[in-house]
Amino acid sequence: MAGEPAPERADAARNREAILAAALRLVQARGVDCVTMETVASEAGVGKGTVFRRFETREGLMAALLNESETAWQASVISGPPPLGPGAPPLERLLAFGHSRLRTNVTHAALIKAATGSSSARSRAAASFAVMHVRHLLGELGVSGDLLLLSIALLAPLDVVVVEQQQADDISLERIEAGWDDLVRRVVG
Amino acid sequence: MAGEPAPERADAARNREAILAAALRLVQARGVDCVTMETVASEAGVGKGTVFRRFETREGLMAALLNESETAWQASVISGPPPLGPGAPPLERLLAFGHSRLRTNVTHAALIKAATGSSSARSRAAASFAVMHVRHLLGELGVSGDLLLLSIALLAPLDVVVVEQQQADDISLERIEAGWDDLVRRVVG
DNA sequence: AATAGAAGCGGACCGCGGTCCGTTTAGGCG
DNA sequence: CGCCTAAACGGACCGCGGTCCGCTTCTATT
Repeated sequence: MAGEPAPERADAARNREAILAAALRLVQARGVDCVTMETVASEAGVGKGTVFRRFETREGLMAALLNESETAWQASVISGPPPLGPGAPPLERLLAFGHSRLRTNVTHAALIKAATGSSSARSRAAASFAVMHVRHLLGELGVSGDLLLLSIALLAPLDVVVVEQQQADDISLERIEAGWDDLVRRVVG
Repeated sequence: MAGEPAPERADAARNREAILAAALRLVQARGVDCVTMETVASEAGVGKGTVFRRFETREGLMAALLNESETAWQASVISGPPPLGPGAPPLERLLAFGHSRLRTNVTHAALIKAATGSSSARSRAAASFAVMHVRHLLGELGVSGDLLLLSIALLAPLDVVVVEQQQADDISLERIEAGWDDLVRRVVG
């Protein structure tokens, strides 16, 4: 093992908090795509370069912002109460998972889109939790075949941009849920 | 009817051809993401503003470039020889369609990604042909339910960025095809 | 052929994401 | 307590996508 990857200095940590707090404030105030990196920097009282060193890219910063809510959600999936968390039968959990993910995507649509702009590595990491979980549940259900591919197919209709399109066509969330449940049952068989 | 939307002037048409030709040349020469709008403009012998007036955005220009091959492909789906074109039984057509789309996505990966960067309207228009066609075939197969949602789910595993991720994990196209065939059969039932 | 006015043109200009590098500072050590 | 080095800082700088507006060119009409 390589041990700790980086000890991180105290002022650096303080600055990271300041940046995150500033970014959160600005996003809530003006909406996510009226927030520039330079604004975040000056609001946080640091230089632009500092922001980029901590978070790599704009996407990275948004992803970090998103992480706080996303982590809580993941926790409730992994160890929360049924039917989302463990304890319920797998099919029930899977359906609950889809509904929950759908609602979450709608709620955080703007931030998710800002945090998921075509870059492969980061976006895959963010999305992979959902894929992994669905795959796991499919496994528990005894589904055979390419579970990864099946998981990707299952999650696609819940994708932020897809759902937004549906809503623009006056399709209700309930109808999406119903369609998704049907899809799940077909795939599970 | 509103009649002709815009008659288009002769020099404008000439310039559009010049821009398209220049863009094609540059993309082939340097690769799609080493081509800037300014370069295209100067190579075409026009001003930058002209390029943007014709094609709106960089994405728009790339989409126009892509259109030439994409249109040919669509034609072969609509009126080409079976099993891709009409004449074969619907399930066979659907499977052929998926395989063909997968190969096309791999072949034009770079250009497709450049032409599909998060903007809703344009990208949906481009993707909608595939969705519409799959939906149509599902209808012919007598599938019931939310065919739009099912179509989106079916197409997701063929998406450029998904396939690239799979290939990075050393998964062969044949395996993707096999997984997809399986998915189709589950959904069709 | 002359004219008028719409359509097109082009390049200066702007804002933002991202990089670079000379300067500052934290904090372990003698 | 002062030093020394690696880490962190910050803002000038760059390139590109996209806009704007005063000037040019086409073409319909008579």
